[in-house]
Amino acid sequence: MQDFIHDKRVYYSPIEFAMSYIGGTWKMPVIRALANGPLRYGDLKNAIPHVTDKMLNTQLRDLEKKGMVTRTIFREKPPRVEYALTDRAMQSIPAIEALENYGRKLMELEAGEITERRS
Amino acid sequence: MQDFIHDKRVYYSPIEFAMSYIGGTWKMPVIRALANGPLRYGDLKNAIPHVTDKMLNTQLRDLEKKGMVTRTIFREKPPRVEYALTDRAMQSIPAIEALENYGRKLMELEAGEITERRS
DNA sequence: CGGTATCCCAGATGATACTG
DNA sequence: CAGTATCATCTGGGATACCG
Repeated sequence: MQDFIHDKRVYYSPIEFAMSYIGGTWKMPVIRALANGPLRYGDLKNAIPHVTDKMLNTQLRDLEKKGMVTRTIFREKPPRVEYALTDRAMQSIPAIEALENYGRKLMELEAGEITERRS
Repeated sequence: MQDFIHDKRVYYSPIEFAMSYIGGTWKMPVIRALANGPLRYGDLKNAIPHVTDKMLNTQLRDLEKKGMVTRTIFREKPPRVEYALTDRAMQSIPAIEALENYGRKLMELEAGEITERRS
C-alpha cells in the first residue's frame, strides 16, 4: 500500500494508523471499559486496575481529540462527568476483543510451561 | 482479572500481555508479512516498506526470544536465512487482521472528512 | 469529585556507517 | 546476503503533589 499522510505524520500501514488511535498501554482498556455504556470518571478509574489519574486523563484527552470518546459534564451536586464511546470507537471493539482473546491464549501457554532458566 | 506475572514483570490485562508480544511499530507488520509462509531476510525487508535493518533485526530477535518466529540458516551460496512463524504467532493473525481492517476504516473516515483546522 | 502541574527516566525508534 | 555497532532523539509512562 502507499503511504498515508494524516495530521503531518506518515503512516506506513493501516496497523500503524489504527495503533495511533488505540495504541499505548491504556487506550484499549479504556475503550473496553466503556464498551457496555458510558461511565463517570470515578467508575472508569475503578474499572481499570492500576491506572493513575495522570494516565487516565492523558488518555481520555487523546481519545477525545481523536473523536473516540465524548465527555459530558452534568452540573449537579456532586458534579458528574460522563465518558462515552463514539461510533468510530465502537467499531474498534471487535479488534480489541480479538487482541484480548489472544492475550488470554498466550497467558495459558505461558502458565502451562516450565519457566526457562536464563543462562 | 487478577494480575499476571511473567518474567518478573506485571501485566494488568490480557491486552497488555498480548502487546508485549506483538506490540511496537514493527512486530505486527513482520508477522503479517510472514503469514503466507516463510521468507528470507531480504524478501521480508522488501515486504515491509520503510523498515530499517536495525529495526527489522531488533524485532526479529525479540520475536525469536518470545517464541514467535524461527530462524533457519541454510549454508548455501549465497547464504540464505529464512524466518517463519511459530504456531503461537499464527494464532495472532486474526487479531492482527482485525486491527488492520479497523485501521483501513479509520483511514476512510479521515480521508472523507474535511481536515479540522487547529486553533 | 474530577481533575492539573512538575519532574523524571527507560526504552523504543531512527540515522548512519561498517562487516563476515 | 544478512546482518552489527554507535550515537542521538523522542515520547510514553510513572511518582508525587496540588487544585476548583
